[in-house]
Amino acid sequence: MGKREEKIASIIQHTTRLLVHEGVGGLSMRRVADLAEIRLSNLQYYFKDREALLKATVAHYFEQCKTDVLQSLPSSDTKEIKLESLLRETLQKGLVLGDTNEQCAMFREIWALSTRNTSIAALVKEYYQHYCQWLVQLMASYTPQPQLIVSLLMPYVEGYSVMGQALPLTKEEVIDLLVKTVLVVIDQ
Amino acid sequence: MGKREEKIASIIQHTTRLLVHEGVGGLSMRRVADLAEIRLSNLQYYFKDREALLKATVAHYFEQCKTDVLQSLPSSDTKEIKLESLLRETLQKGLVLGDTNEQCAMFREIWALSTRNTSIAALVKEYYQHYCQWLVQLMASYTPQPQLIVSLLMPYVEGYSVMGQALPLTKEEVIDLLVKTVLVVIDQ
DNA sequence: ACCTGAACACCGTTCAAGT
DNA sequence: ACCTGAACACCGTTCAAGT
Repeated sequence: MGKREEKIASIIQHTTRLLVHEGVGGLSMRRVADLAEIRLSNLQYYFKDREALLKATVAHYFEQCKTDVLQSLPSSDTKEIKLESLLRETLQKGLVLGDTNEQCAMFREIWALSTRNTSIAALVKEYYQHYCQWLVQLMASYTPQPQLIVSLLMPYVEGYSVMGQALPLTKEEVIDLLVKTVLVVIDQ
Repeated sequence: MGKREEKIASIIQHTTRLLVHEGVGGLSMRRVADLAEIRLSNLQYYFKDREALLKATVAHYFEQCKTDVLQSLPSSDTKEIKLESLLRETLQKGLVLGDTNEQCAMFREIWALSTRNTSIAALVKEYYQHYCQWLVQLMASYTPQPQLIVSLLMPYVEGYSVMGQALPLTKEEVIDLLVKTVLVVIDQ
């Protein structure tokens, strides 16, 4: 990694940290510059304005998520696992409440940013489309219409991160309900 | 409404407008003061800081949502409607993509704020809990376990607002899937 | 109780000037 | 190509001073 790449990596790393721990409101060009130990005007040489810095940071964050997800997905010898176990494990990992989770905090910031920034909105859409494709592949050996299962579970998991704490069911009850639901829908 | 109440209403109204149309980043005490045609220091007399203004605005927004929802919910002579029609209508209204919808824009801002503000997080949780209760009541005449249906649909609708545009199904296909799923789960 | 302006440290952006 | 500091308009908060 050359000097230039190292510097950019450091900038984006500190921007991500600020976004996660302080939110968009706590992110300023000057704080990033201080953390990265460069001058404000030098930071602006690499990212011409706040928007450019945010866009690059979000893009990099989704890249990270992508490698994380692809690593954590069960490997291709999955067919030996029962569908029910696969669903249970995936939901156990995926159903997370946003109050305690750093990734949820980042996603909430990104969702808010995407409302007013078409570049970031495009990154969000692209990421979710890829995510759907990976899950469709994963489910393909269990049902002729894996898109149905994915279309059922993906929005649910995202919505759960935002309001799951207000549901009348515990997480375990939710998982039971979802697993049962998916199995029943597949059998139809 | 007395002078004081009118002033506060005007302040909160302009704050809400700024939040929806410009996001948290576009909201400043000075802009609100200008829009409400008062001095910055006068605004600070009514809301001691930005956080207090945000909290009051979010509380007021949820109150609005509450009355909107309670009005739009089918009235108590609902039992004459078929469950399938009720689900279809509710989902047709509820499944909205965040890119085009002002309410979704506001909720995204609120979700992000709630990560770092426990008062706002409490308002969010309280609102969703009420929402769940209204829906449970609505579903109670169709199934002995209305919480299951609500726990299935509520997170889904919220998640759909955030990533529905990346799903491999159209909105109509999603509604068909959900309606079918709910009916099947009820029959179990 | 209600309203004001000045002062402070902080912010993003622009720009002319350096190496 | 890379880096700098100064200047600008804007920001939230504090506070002493008014009615």
